[in-house]
Amino acid sequence: MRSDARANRDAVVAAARKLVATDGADVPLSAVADEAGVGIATLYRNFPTRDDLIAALVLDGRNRVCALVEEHRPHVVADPASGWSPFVRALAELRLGALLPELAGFLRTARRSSELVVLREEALAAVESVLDVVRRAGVVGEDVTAVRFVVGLGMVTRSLPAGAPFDAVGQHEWMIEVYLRGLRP
Amino acid sequence: MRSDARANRDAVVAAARKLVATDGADVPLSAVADEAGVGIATLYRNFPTRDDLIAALVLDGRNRVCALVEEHRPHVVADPASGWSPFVRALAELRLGALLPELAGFLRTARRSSELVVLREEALAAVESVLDVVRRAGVVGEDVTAVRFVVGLGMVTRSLPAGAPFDAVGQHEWMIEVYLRGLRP
Amino acid sequence: MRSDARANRDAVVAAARKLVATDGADVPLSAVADEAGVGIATLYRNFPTRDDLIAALVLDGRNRVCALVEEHRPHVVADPASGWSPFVRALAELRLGALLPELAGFLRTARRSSELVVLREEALAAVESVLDVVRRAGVVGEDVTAVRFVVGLGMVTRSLPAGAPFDAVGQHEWMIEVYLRGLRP
Amino acid sequence: MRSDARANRDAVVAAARKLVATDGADVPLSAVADEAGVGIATLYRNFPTRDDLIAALVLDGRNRVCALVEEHRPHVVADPASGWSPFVRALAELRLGALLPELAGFLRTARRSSELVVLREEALAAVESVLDVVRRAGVVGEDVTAVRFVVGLGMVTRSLPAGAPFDAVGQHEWMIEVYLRGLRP
DNA sequence: GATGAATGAGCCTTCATTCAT
DNA sequence: GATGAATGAAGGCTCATTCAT
Repeated sequence: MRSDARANRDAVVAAARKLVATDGADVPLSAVADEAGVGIATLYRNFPTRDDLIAALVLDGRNRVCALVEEHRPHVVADPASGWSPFVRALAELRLGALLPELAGFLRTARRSSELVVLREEALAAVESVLDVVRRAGVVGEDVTAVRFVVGLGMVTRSLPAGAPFDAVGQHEWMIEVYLRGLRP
Repeated sequence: MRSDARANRDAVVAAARKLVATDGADVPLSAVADEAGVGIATLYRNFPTRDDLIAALVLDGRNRVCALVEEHRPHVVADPASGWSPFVRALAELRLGALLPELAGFLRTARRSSELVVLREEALAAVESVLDVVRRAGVVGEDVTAVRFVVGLGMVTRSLPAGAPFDAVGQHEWMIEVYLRGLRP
Repeated sequence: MRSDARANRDAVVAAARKLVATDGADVPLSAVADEAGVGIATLYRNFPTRDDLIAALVLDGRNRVCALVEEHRPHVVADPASGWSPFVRALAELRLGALLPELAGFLRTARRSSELVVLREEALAAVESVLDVVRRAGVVGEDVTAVRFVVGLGMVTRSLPAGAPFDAVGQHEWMIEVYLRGLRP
Repeated sequence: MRSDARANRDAVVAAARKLVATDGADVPLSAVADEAGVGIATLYRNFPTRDDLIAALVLDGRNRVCALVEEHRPHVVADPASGWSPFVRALAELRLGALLPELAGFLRTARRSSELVVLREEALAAVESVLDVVRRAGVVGEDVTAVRFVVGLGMVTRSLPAGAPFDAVGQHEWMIEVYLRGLRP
């Protein structure tokens, strides 16, 4: 049954990632359980508190960020000017913005803090390894630190309300263009 | 007692503006009432629904935006390059970002819709009257429409979680710099 | 200004009679004030408690009952068999049923009790003066006391819910027919 | 725990039946939960809206009415004159009157409407199967339809206010006598 | 006297979390 | 391990009643 449990856990994380990205981080946990197709108690068995679930999303995010870095870094090293933009766009696709408001919530609570700080540092270090290249190459300014860059990307990709009286998709794409331009020296 | 009522109403709006900016638009109305120093029923007398209160904030926002335009437009006309940046910074100070998620919510609900659309158009027209100048002067790109600009500014100034593990104030200021650079042609 | 005050008071009673008959006795007092076209505080000045207002309705009811008795009693005396039915129908028109649930509420509270008991006795005595005639004439049974008759009429005329899935008006008329038949010896 | 849940649900229905009969259908749901000995959220789990709870009472009423018909119909068929009265008295014991005002409320709201209409029709059909016999036998008049009879019985058994200044129990019994007499041809 | 605003208490409803099967 | 039910706390909203003008 170990594999079943694992599958349930993954289903919950996937459901949470989806719903948090679309509905915001204050989505009811029962909705997450429903989306995952498991009982609410199963969710709680795997993630005793809401923070634990968010922490899993953060870990998930770290892994995806690191994977993207591994994938794109060679191209950035080979040609910083042309490799940078695809990397940023791929990072933006992760829609990490929704996690921003949550990140603070339990970085104040001591229990999970140390663990998350490690994940955070790992993701930031990976991003920094790319930033280092583009900064040197003059593709972005010296003021662009890893923290600023990642948090800024989060702000730019935070979900806009559904049904807003403007083109939300176009807005996000435009903002990424503006953001890329603004990062230049 | 008419003046008292007006004072109370203003206190509620002020409290709402403050709490919505910091805690988001889903702040408990009881918290708003407490912050304003009035009973919950007084808040409800003035604003029968949450939408009515948000609508008041939107109106308040429109007025502030228009006032800023009136104040800054002469300088922008006189010298677009040097007048543009202070205008954007002043606009950013209004912290209208928190209203973004709410705006959509009831622009779909018919009742208040028409009224709010008017306010929205007025504010956008005012901003457009400044954008027109700076676009012509080549201070910003041709792609910078009033809607994109204002929504983008909202995204950039949306409140970051209190207690986040990074310098939130510095981040906002840095983002505005980046935004200003990114808007250039 | 004495006449103005009197007019206001009467308007409140009239509004209360109307709304209590249609919406039930738990109608919001603010709705009564609105219907009467006066401020809520004016209502409270005239009727410090809800009980006081209901008591006024009871008094109003007593007066109408007594008036009806005065009007119909001669005909009943002249011809019990033909005079009885119009009297009952006229009484039913008063729609006193809605007051039934309220009557108990403050006949338990001591303050107004004695006053209302007097009104009650007066109305019952008036009705009894008619019942006496029809009982003697064999138009109704010996078991028909004034209390039973009046309370029963209240039950029969208590308002049925608006929008019910049956003909409410017809039901009331039919019930009065049935009631009249059932009262016979 | 399935059986526990069923027991709780039944306890809620029983509590609602009791309190609705005595206090009216606008009884606080928290009072129902207390009477049932469960938390308020348990009530809401079983009956997401007040209408759902009332609908359960209606179903319960239908079942009881049908059961009474099954029980009494043979006797009525065997001897209409002597079987009719016990049937009506048993029906009166159900105290369905309190549900009358509620029935209308959500027979207008579409969602539950069709379901309830079916229950209503079933109960009316059952009663009609008895009425048919007694009408034919001349025990009641031709004007006595199932709807009129049932609604009338509801009016006659609607709860009188507790603490009223008259013998409520005796009044109900007397009214049933009068009602029975009035139904005769 | 009349008015409308202010207030708090109470009910409705949702949701995070715990428990029993 | 998984499940769904139970729970209380919290927020939304209404209404009876009081108060200041």
